[in-house]
Amino acid sequence: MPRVTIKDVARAAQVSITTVSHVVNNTRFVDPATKQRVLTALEELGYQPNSLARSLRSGVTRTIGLVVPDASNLFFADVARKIEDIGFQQGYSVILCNSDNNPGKQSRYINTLLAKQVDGVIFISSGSEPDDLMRLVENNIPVVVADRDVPLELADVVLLDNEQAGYDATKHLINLGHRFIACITGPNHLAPSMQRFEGYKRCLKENGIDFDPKLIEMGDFRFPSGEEAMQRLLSSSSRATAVFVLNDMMAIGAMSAAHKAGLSIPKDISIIGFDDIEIDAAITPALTTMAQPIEEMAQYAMNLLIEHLVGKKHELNQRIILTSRLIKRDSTARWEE
Amino acid sequence: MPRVTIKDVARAAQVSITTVSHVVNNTRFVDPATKQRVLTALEELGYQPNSLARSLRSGVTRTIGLVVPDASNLFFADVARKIEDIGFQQGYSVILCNSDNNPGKQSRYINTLLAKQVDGVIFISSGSEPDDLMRLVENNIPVVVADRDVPLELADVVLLDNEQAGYDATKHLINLGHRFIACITGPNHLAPSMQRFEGYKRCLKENGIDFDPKLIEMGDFRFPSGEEAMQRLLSSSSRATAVFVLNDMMAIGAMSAAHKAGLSIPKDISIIGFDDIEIDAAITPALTTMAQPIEEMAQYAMNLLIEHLVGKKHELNQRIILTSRLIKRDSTARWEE
DNA sequence: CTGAAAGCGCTTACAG
DNA sequence: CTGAAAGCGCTTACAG
Repeated sequence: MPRVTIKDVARAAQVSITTVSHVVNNTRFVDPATKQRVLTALEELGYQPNSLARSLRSGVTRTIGLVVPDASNLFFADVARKIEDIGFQQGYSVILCNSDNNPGKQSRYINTLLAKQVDGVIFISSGSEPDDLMRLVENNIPVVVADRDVPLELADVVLLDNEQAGYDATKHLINLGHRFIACITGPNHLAPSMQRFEGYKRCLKENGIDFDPKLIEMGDFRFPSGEEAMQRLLSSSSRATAVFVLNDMMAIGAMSAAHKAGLSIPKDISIIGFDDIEIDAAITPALTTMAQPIEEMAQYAMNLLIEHLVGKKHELNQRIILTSRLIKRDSTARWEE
Repeated sequence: MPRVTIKDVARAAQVSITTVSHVVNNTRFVDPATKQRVLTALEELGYQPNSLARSLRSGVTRTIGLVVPDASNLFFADVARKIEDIGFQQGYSVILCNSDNNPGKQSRYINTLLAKQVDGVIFISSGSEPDDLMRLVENNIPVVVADRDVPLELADVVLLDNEQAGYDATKHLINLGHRFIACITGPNHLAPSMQRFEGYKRCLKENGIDFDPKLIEMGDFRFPSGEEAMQRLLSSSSRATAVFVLNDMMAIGAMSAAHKAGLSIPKDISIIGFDDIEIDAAITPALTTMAQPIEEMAQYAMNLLIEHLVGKKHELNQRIILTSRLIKRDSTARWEE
């Protein structure tokens, strides 16, 4: 059975398609009796407007693209979840674009979003390709960059103050009496990793602790890399009593490595993570971490985007900087020499 | 700057829009010289076809809808991830529809998918509303039901043999010497929970162990409910030595409750979960679980759907039943009285 | 080898 | 109070 169109409804209700359109959209007065006939026909035929036609005509799709680097990272999964939720409330669908940290895939997805005429996009960069963003901007598609800063003037941006958060995490460890504080970083081309790491170094310096490169290991923000980085740390000659892991997924991996090495957390070694994903509170010991305000971030990103979409004026290059906060749980403890 | 259309390209290349369309789609022979002119114009203007117009005309959107009950459940996040991945490879975009286990939201999302003329949908039910599916089927939209069975004749279905998996999990515990085996279930209106529970009961029976209702607690498949269920279990007069938790998220919550109660896993109590989400191997102790073949499930679902989309014939009501397998890790151990 | 034209299903000035 | 018609940007018979 072919789809029912506005024409079918018009025929059934004995009116023009103009009138059907107006009652469907409630966009001009229609005589109550006529309106009722149309409503009945609509109901009986089970009419469902064709968004493609509507969008083609009106230029509005009520669809936004969400580009994330890695949907298996729980942090991004949470963000995606929130964006979807807020979008739904506002009547927007979201096309999920997982770039897999792959510039080629990201680029192809941007083409798709362009072709599908999305009204806007929320963009979490997979790295260093501002070209993709430029293509969006050139096509007048508003984009809000979230989480990972990008060298582009023409987008709004909502970020965390990662440097300060890195500082605060380190400070927590220092306050607890730690002096040998290791750090497991993410890929160093990613701004969040870099900045957290900068905060770590600044904090050491301000507290008169020498920076020791032997205490630094790099991971890729995923579980296994955290485990491996921790193993390297434990088998080296360094004697860390605490480690600041730059995201929670790696922190959980690191905890696992510590356990396997027979260490007790936090008695033998303290671990602090970053993100505050839901599972942190459920594992043992519960993970101390720097919380990212995911909901707030998603909310700001969507609000900024929607302001553009409904044409409300605001500065083109608005920057919103959110702050992280320390969530003390059970994986960090006082260190007595 | 307004979007560039096929008309702009035609004008620039001095040909008809017909010809431009044909070179864009490579759909009929075009004189090499002419073709080159078009290609150049395409490039210079940065032409990007408008999918809306194309889809409206051709009736094909190369977009599928993915309806999941709860995107914050890691299992569904993984499934979504895989579907997106396979879809991308085949040239399909996916619209993420998180029903939040809310029938109203699910229903509104189905409307959206209908309006957006998706080519097909992969559907993981939030419960018991076959009406939504009927609307899809009535509009000739192929749907593949995954994970949670649904009383509908007109869809393909890819499921896990949950009953057998429940049996196998329980058998593992019995083989280890356990006789007092508790079970933390999911909502009992969900087929997977029900069926796993049936398998549990069958296994007890076949092994001459009396079913004890005091050993059963219900959760909602999320972390906190697993923790709470475990607390109830521990504070009751029952004396479980092992617990079969019907998904991993709850199992992790249950482990946390056991730890907080001062129990050591698996020495004092064994725990087996269900799903095999990525984090299972990273926590301590690593969680023994029944693995769901997520990749296989996503692959079958997409293949079935795509077969429909490209018009390949196959039975309308095809049922694919996958089997789970036991992943022994460190949260279960032999019980000596 | 190429183009003029119909038509996909809508919205929306314009007219009465 | 309502309708005829143009047009959104494409694809695709049809014709030459």
